[in-house]
Amino acid sequence: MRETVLPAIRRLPLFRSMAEENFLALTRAAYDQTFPPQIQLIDEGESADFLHIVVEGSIELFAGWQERETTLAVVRPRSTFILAACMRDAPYLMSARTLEKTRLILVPSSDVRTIFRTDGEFALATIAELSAGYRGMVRHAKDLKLRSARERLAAYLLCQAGAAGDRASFVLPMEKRVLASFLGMTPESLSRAMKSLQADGAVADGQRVIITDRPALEALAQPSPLIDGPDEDV
Amino acid sequence: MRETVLPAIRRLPLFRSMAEENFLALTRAAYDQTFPPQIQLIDEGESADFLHIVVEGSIELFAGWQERETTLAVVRPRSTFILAACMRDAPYLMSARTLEKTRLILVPSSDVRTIFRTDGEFALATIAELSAGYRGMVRHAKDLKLRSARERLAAYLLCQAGAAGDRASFVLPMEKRVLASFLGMTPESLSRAMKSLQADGAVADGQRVIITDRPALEALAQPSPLIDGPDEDV
DNA sequence: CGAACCCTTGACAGAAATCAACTAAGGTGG
DNA sequence: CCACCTTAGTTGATTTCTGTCAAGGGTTCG
Repeated sequence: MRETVLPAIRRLPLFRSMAEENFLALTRAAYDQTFPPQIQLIDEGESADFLHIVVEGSIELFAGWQERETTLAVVRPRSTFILAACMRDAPYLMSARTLEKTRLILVPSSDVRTIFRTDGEFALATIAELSAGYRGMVRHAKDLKLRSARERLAAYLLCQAGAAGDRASFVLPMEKRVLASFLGMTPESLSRAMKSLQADGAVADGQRVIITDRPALEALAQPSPLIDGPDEDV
Repeated sequence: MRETVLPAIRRLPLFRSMAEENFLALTRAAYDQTFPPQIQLIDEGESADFLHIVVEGSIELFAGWQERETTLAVVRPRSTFILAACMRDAPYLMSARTLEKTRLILVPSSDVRTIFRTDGEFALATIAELSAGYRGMVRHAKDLKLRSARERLAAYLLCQAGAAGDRASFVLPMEKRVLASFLGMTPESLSRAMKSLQADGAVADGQRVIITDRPALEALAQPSPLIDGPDEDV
């Protein structure tokens, strides 16, 4: 595995406080791989063999049932995914595929479980990471159950504007069909919702979004820290 | 705090492996309180002062936005809730109220955080509990996004039948309006969905549900371990 | 006995999905 | 370099699902 990313990994909340020797043991056994776009890395239901760390690119976590499919999350550098399945040694509840060319570090689950038994700091960091993940999923469920499709989109746009440094203009970080699935609607509905938001202070031109009337958009989305974050990844 | 429940608490997955002295320290500082029905114990947004353990009764975890409200979970003995907020020392994302007369053990969050730093076994148990909670919420989101209201109800009924020892007849463990909210629909929609399931192998008479045609109900619900459990609380 | 409250039912409205067609952009291969 | 093909996105027409509003029946509890 290429050494150059190790310091960056080391700085992640999950690994930053663990003992050096344990970190080395973990990464020694790890794989560093780069995948092309649209590669399915994980099938839901399989057993969790590796903890995944996204170094470059982006990963879609999704799930299927019958003929339907939905996106549960999009993971970007540098963070981990499927930590919970890894810790429980349980089947994945979500599938994963690359959205673009993506570089991953794969740490064998058994090593992770071994080390978190001996390294208290790592265990604490794991608790923090899992808590954040849990709370993120609670937020997602609240968003879905409390807001309409338009309201979810409006809130999402405000979130993204915030993440882009509160600029009025930004570029959507994923394809619209993926965003639609994440927001719990069809691509057609997203398209129409986006258009209808012109009356509420947001316009889209391709991937670029411009917030033309923030107060109006906020009036619709009613953003709340208890639904929309801030993402509190330590 | 009454001593009689201590052994039962001690046997919970979260506390079962920790050192005796730490368990005693935790419970020494804890409160044992019984609340009447329909008491709001927690307001979302408040800071997490206590880890809650349900000893008797049941607790509804819910969240509001604008004028709307939704139930995220119902907690029954003997398990804990709001562990994630407690661990992160972050604001609750959900409110909590008693559904019936309910007895709780309240452990000060600061004590929990102190002890999980010194007791590795407790930290491991916390990881297991948080992972289970995270996975439960992923399941809830999948249920909401992949299934229609009727399908969710059908799957829920099969789940409950399973929990009741795969008997064809069982009693709903909560009021229908709470169930409706948990399943992400209005009471009216639940009422209609329940009625319509007569054609798919389930009838309700008050709180009692009878599964008259399990294969038909399964054909509709398509139960999957990746959405419907089993609950894997260690 | 009356007053809430839960649940149900009916009529209706609104939201979102579906089906289908069409445009535009990007990539491929001749 | 251009024709072609694939795919993302949009738009329109329509259906389906679910929520809303309103009213009534049945219980429970004071």
